[in-house]
Amino acid sequence: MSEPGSGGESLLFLTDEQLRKGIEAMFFAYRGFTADPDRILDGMDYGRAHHRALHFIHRAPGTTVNNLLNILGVTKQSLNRVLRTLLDDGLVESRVGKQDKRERHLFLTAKGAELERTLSDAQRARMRTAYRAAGPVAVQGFRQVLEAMMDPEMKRQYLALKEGGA
Amino acid sequence: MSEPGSGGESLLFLTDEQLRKGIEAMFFAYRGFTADPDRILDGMDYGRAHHRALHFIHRAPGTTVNNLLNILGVTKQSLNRVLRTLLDDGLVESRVGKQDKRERHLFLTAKGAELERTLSDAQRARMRTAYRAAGPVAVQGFRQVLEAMMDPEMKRQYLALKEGGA
DNA sequence: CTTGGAAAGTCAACAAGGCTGACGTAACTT
DNA sequence: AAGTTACGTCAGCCTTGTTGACTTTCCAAG
Repeated sequence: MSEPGSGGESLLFLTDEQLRKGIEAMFFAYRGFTADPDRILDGMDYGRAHHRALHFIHRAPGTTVNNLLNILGVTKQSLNRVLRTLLDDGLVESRVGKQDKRERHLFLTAKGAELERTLSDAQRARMRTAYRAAGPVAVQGFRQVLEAMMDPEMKRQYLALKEGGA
Repeated sequence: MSEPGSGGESLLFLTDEQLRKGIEAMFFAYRGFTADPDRILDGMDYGRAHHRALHFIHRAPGTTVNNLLNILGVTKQSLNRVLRTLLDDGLVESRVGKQDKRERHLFLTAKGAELERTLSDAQRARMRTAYRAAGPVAVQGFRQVLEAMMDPEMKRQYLALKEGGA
């Protein structure tokens, strides 16, 4: 039985108790993760769904509606409701595709980019504080565990975004 | 300007780009985190809110409604709707407090404990796979960053639970 | 012992953001 | 010419969150 400190790998970090703590940490941390943007959006006519759309359009300018649908993991009807308001309010611009005229390519307007920046600044500020407090080694572990937690398809999406932005 | 590899602490892990990757990792990982219980609950008459209630009642048997309210961070009306169905369906039992008879202490019934176990088994299985893949050092970092990401009040709740269960 | 306030429960109404199903149009593909 | 894909939209539904108002019960302080 692998004894802790005996030189072999201790498996004590895989006990149900440790796993439960990890689960609860995810629950409480995710609340903090979304708290700042939520606070900013509260009072505007937008919500978390608008934030997500803005984020990924910012990340992948010119993305198609279908692509965004896959990334966000919602139905087109659900996305459409959100996208509709962003388009009407002039935060997002939709351009007909040049190769394929069925596709719509999405871009942030100056106004949209401004709101995106406000939201992501707030979210990054918390992230930065947490990163700084935990240190670079912890951050690497953080990312490793999160990646291992994703569904394969989600991980594919995540890595595709990472490459594009690197 | 702190040069990477110059012996001092590199701060490259605090760049906006690194922070953005962390943000996206949280987004995609949380989807994976909730996917398995959601799948199980889909088709039953319960949802994620029921899962959360079951989890924390299991964790802290005899907890009061008010306490649960604080942990979950929702209004009593919202919790009541969920709790109502769990009580009616005999998954949760509510006992009048002995000291303070205004309080209701919540417990899982055998049936409730069974569903809770089914759900948490699924969630732990994914967690265990992720932990094993990333290794103990990564897991420690994972937990450190998550704790640093919580609001102070949430962190208090989280730590209180941890102590109780340790 | 009365009174103030806390804990709990409930009713009603509403909003955000998911979902399904159905349908229409334009444009690409075979 | 027919089939498929991308997008938009109408209609309706569900879950889970919110506020506000009101009641009952009961503890604790005056």
